[in-house]
Amino acid sequence: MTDDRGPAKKPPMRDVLAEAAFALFMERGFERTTVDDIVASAGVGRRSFFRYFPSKEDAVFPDHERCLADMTAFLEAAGEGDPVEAVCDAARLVLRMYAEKPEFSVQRYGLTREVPGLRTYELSVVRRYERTMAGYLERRWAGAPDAALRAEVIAASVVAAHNNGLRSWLRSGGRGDAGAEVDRALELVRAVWGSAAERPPAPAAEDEVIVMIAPKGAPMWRVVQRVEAALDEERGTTER
Amino acid sequence: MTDDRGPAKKPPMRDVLAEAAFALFMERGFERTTVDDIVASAGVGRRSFFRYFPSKEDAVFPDHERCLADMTAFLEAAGEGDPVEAVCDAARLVLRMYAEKPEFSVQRYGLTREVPGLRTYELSVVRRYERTMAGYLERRWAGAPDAALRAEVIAASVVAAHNNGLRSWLRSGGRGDAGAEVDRALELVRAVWGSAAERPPAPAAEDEVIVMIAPKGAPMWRVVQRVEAALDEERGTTER
DNA sequence: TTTACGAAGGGTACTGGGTACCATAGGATC
DNA sequence: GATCCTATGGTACCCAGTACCCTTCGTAAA
Repeated sequence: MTDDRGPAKKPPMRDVLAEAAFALFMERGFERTTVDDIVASAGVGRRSFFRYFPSKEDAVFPDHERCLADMTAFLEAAGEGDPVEAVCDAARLVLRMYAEKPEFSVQRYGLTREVPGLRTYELSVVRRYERTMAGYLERRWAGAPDAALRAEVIAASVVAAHNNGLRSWLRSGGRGDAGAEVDRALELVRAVWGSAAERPPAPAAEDEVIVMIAPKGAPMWRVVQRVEAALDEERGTTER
Repeated sequence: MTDDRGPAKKPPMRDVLAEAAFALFMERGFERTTVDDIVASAGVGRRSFFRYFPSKEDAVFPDHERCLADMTAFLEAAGEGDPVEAVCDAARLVLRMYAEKPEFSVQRYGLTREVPGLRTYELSVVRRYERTMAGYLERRWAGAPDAALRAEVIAASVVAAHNNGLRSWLRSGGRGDAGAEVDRALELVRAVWGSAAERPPAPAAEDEVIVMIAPKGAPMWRVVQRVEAALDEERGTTER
């Protein structure tokens, strides 16, 4: 057989290791696969594995480190818009990483559901995303009362909503529209926490008021949705 | 010297181990203390340690398992009130556990800040609280649209707010009022997510409305506070 | 009193992740 | 060709966690 791809550029060892590891994990389970098995399968030395992955768990999530760096860069470059929108967009960066490799993500989801150690590891990764978002929000609100509290609560909400949408998509076998699922989930957070104050206010609008009417007894989150809708409509009206 | 306490009832081995472990952790650090050190200090066999603590990390948080059981029982016994209030009260159960031993909690906080492994372990514990709360909320809202999503987001918010207040208290050296700190933090969550619908509505109030006036451009969370205040006032008025 | 039994603790050997330290090879640079 | 630097390999070790079996002791039944 001939190799028509020219001089075969060998793929980076990190990828080789991650693939070998994942194949073995799917075949005989995470815990019943030793690092020695992995390096034997990849044909490299044991020492090399730990050069590329600080722990066995890391080999299951080979892209998170890069994604976390992406998110940090994204938020550092974020402009003056609504900070809550920015962190929602940041969450979508993570989603995109999952959505890029649907079958891999779905298989890995099955793995993490079974292995407590992987669940814990994933928690620690998710926590770093959350801290990154909370740090951004806190910087944006620096000086405001309760900035840290609001930042942490909103970051936690965004992460929870994102994960809800993501898991829903993963459970469906990665067949639906991941983005739509997550957008729907994030909508709830944006409706409640999205800050109208961050939109450029109409000039000299300090004393303008809106009037909102809502059925008494409605859940608060529906009231909030109406408030936001009213604010949007009002904006549109005054700008028209 | 005489022992005037009568027949000295030896304290349970679990407590002996936890105390010996914590003393050593504070003295030379978590990672530089081996399980062999602990059992030698406690004067028992190595095997006994793992009978009482599934891992070395567990010895640092000896009360979480009991507290988690308490929370589960508390939520199972919770009545028909506002579910969000119930999970806020559930969070206060956790706080109470910390507040019962201030100096221990503060010292342990220093430990967990330093040791990544302990941070990760704590994350996994916190996650179990969060899952317990989310499960309760979802059951209470069974059948409602987006029940799971709202349950997860609100549980995450409550946990984040609780942790914010708790950490603030821990950083102060455990000297202030932990309950007040956490109440203040939870107030933000309750203002946004507390469901007016769960309060017994005025009879035949289906089509009643409230009118709310707020400065346009105000942050959404302030708007929400006003909405809730308006609802409270309206209730008081109609009942008077 | 003796025997049976079950709970609490102990001991030993092993697995396997993770680290420290050193050795080696290959390519680039001077 | 000598000198680095980087990528990789190898060996030995530490220690958490597990499997398996043993001892002890108090209690209850015989």
